[in-house]
Amino acid sequence: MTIAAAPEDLTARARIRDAAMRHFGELGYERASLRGIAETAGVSPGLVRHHFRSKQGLREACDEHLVKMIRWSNDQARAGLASGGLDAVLAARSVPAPQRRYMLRALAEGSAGALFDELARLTVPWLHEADQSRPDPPAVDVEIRAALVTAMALSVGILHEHLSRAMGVDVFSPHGDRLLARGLVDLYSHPMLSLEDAGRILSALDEAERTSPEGESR
Amino acid sequence: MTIAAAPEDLTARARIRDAAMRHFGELGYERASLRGIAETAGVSPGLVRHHFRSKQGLREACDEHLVKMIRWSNDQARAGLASGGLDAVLAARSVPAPQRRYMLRALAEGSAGALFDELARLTVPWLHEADQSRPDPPAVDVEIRAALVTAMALSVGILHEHLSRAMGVDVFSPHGDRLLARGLVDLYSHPMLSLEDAGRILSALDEAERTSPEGESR
DNA sequence: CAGTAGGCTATACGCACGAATAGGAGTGGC
DNA sequence: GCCACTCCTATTCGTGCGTATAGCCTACTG
Repeated sequence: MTIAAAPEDLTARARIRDAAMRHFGELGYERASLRGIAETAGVSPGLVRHHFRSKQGLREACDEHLVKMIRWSNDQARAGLASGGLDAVLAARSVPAPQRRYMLRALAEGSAGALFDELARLTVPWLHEADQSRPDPPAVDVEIRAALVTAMALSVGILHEHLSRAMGVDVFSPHGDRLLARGLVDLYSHPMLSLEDAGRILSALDEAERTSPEGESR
Repeated sequence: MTIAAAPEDLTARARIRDAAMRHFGELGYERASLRGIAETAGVSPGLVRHHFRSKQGLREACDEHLVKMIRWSNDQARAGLASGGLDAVLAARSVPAPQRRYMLRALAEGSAGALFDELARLTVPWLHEADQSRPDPPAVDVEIRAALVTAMALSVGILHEHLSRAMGVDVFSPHGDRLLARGLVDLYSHPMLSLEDAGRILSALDEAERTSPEGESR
């Protein structure tokens, strides 16, 4: 990603945005303060407002920049090698750590909607490819399954704290990362429901829907 | 769930805790205020402090209560029918909506660790059962895969906002819920990687680990 | 029936925040 | 030479927060 420019070479606006990503990512949007961000960026609090109008405006700028990074990162990967699939996952993984922290936090907080949509969009093609080798037709649209797969892939990062504790190793450490990769590959390559069980459940769902078109147990 | 006691029958302590769960769940921990919680509970702000010492103490009480609810809910389900598997998922689903919102928010914010561990623990047995019918031995411990599956199952709720937008329907509505169930069953019953691809990736991981035991690309 | 512990309120303190305003300093255009 | 503009700082305002304390009231206890 752009060879890592030295902070003093960046415009104040870029420094503020980078500092904001760090603070938002580490503390969350609410707990991060414009004063703290300004201090990290080496500017006055007023300048933050001058460039971004408000805290929310700053967040939106961070979101936009993140989408740009993901797109760039994905194009890069696609140009390099023959893109073995899992584009979205890899694209999200190749983002530098501070921005990735921001990404995960923002998504969990309900922000960065455009980013999620972008990731889901990137997931569609290789899900489509995987569909070629399945025996039965998909039960739901590929876009919907892509959104689900995307959400699931992101959950590892969003819940990294809990996962690390449960796994007994920091998932962001090299060792944890390898363990994680193994676990994910294992899960992705083995169905947790047999086709018969799945068929039964789907039939039951159809039945329930036919008998009471609206309403639900909950 | 305990036949839903009328608010005026609950002790003030319970009313405060319930109100806190609602506020924390809807606004998040930071944006929720003790004053607002006290008002919803129909008590003075001072009483909140009297019972829970601090905002953090109130959160911990909510977490503890949530674990109790999940345990109770799971025992209930297990006693009722023969538990067709997916215990943790079902247990989490059977929690009433306000508490479920709190649960998802708390987990996303890194709180409620005991709850996550409990859910992962509930997932182990049925994952073990699914292991019986797989051709190859698992690549990683069942506990680790259970944690991963749990995180993935929770992601649907945590990212419900993004999912609803991407799917074009509110995932918490009856229609969205059915669509979601179909999509999940479909995903759970179809591997996204072939066993050959998975083996190739795992070999590559082994190879990478052997050549450079520490360190990682990132 | 006095004493006391605990549920509960009212009120205030101190602080950190986001937002706003006024103005200085440098710079390119005419 | 000066105007206009942008970048930037210093300072202030008002607000809402978590926390703290002092004391009332009720219900149980011996």
